[in-house]
Amino acid sequence: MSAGEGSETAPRPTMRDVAARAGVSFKTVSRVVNDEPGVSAGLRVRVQEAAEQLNYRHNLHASNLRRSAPRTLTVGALLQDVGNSFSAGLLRALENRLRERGIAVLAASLDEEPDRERALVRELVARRVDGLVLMPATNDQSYLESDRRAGMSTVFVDRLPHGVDADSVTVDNVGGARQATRHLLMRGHRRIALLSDLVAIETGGQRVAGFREAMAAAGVDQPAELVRLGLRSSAAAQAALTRMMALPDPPTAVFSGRNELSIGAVRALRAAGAAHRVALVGFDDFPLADVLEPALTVVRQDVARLGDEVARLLMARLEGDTSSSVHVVLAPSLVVRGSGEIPPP
Amino acid sequence: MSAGEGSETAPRPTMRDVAARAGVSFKTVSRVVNDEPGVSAGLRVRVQEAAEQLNYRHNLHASNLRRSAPRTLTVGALLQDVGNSFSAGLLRALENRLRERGIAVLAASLDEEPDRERALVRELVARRVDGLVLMPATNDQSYLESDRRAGMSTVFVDRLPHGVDADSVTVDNVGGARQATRHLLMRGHRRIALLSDLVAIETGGQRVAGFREAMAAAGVDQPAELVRLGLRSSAAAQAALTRMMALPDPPTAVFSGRNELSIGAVRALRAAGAAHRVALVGFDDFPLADVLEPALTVVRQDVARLGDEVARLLMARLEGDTSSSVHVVLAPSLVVRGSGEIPPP
DNA sequence: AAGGCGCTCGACAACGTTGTCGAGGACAGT
DNA sequence: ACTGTCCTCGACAACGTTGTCGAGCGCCTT
Repeated sequence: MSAGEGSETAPRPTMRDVAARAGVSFKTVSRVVNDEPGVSAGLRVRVQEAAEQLNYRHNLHASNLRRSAPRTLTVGALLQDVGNSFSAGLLRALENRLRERGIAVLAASLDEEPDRERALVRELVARRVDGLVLMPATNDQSYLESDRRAGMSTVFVDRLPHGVDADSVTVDNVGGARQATRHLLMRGHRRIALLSDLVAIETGGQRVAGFREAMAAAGVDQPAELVRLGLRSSAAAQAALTRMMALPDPPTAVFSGRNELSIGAVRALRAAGAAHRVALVGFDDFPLADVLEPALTVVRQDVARLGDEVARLLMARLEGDTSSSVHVVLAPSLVVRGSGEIPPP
Repeated sequence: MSAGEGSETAPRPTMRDVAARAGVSFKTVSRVVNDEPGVSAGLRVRVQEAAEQLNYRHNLHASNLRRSAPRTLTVGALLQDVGNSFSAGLLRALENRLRERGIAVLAASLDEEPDRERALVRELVARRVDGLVLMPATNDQSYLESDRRAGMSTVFVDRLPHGVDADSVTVDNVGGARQATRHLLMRGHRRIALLSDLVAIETGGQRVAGFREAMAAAGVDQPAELVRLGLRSSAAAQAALTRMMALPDPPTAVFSGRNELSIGAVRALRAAGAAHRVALVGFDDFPLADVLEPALTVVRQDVARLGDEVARLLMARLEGDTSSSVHVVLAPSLVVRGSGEIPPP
């Protein structure tokens, strides 16, 4: 048996075919398929058997086209990178809740590219998704307004909506970064390196702001040589910190603003033989952070909780809740594991 | 402005509405939207403006219903757990390739549950996905036959198809496990612990087989006390290895069959203070395996490559390739990092 | 000037389904 | 026996789009 063997793609049977075989009208088949009342038990069985024999498969799209209240039972999830543990964990949490309602998820990655966000939203709208979960890459989502008015429920995650009024579930990034920084300051650190992604990315900017607030509140001013913003990858973070470690007066502690940057920082410290000498606190937890040596102290965002809240809000909207939009802010927590508690020399 | 504000969900404009505004027939709108020839430049612009003003959005489902060669431009990806780095990385690689063709991905997790596989396939078929990427949880996929005949392209990944003739991209698990085991044997280890998931899971069984082959070839026989199969989680692996470490004659090396089990093993060795004394080789790489202390030696499956191959095969089928099915087997590679090179005492 | 051709454009049916409505038969009440 | 009611079931239109076909018009050829 070969894969194509004559490309014998017989067209799929329709309700008409099932009806013909069962000797009824196709409307009766529709009733049976949708479990509607008004069909006698005998006919019902006959129709089910005919459907079974023909391998009939309901066509959700045709059904939707005709229905008075169309529901594609599909939502889109536009995250930053479904391969990254943060987005992946979030996607999984979303899936768990939505599947209970038979809702499928179209997942895609934006990679912080504004054009990609707009293009993917268009694709999702063309597929008439019932809802959209968006971790935005643009700084203005007013283009969503008309689609929202047309009935597409939208929930923002990790970042706030701009130019459009929609629900959101975010994390207190400023507070989390402040807490992490204070944690280092309290142990006596004054030369604290800051590794951040682009500050134009909302979460990145907020974390930098939290760091600076805490530093300012402690009356410590931050030399430019210990600040690197705009780091886009683990490798960039590693290189940046490696350079800082070669300074005449290297940092005694590091705060890194995103999980990949933390990994780069760990590698740099390891390479410099300073992993046990220089303190490190990262924003965002990741698998295995606890088995590193020393174990990594992090500000943890509860990804499962984030996904739960998003799913909860989205489902309420899908079910017709039209109350004012809600902005849930989750408090991250400092997970103390060792790397953040190394004292200054 | 509140989220619902009167639930003013005006129905979406259709081609008819656009046509009325542009003063043409709706068929002309269809031509413009689909970039078909036969419309004068002037009209084309007028129609585009009308569509713009009304926020017209093409309806892919209605389009598909009518088209002679329907293409939903959507494929399903049923993986084991989109939150796990293996599935997540694979999903991301798939997305990268498929997006170039404007194909969207419906992603879902099976968690090794056969019922879930069948239910999700039904949902995908109801949505008439063009293709299916399947990491199966059942041991018989003959139920797919009729849908494949009806035109749904299918590519299996990580595990072979059973009861159905379809393309697949897998990894040589037996060979990889054999190589890992030989690596430990060559360094003089004889008491090697084996941690495995359910052997009923194809990949799990193959890895156990590879391990046993290598042991048998070396003339070493494996005491039952050093074998634990059916481990479903990181915690289970940790507990199992912790118990082994308490044996009068504990293992001098460990082979773990899956990334989560390796993590459990690392924790157990760490807790027993044996991380630098007992060798460990894991099947499947994961982020940060290289910054563990000691860095983890693993059998790496190239996830990006796996995704590329799957996407390549799938796209060929989507484009009408009906040649015999193809079974690509990728060779995993041993990545030597330190943990696997610890000698026996 | 008549005929033919090519280019635009529109009328209409069809895709597979659901919503509406009415036809027909069984049965109860008078 | 007749009317009215309930229960099944089917005919038909409609959802938003694309495929087919033909009408209308301008322009070229003879």
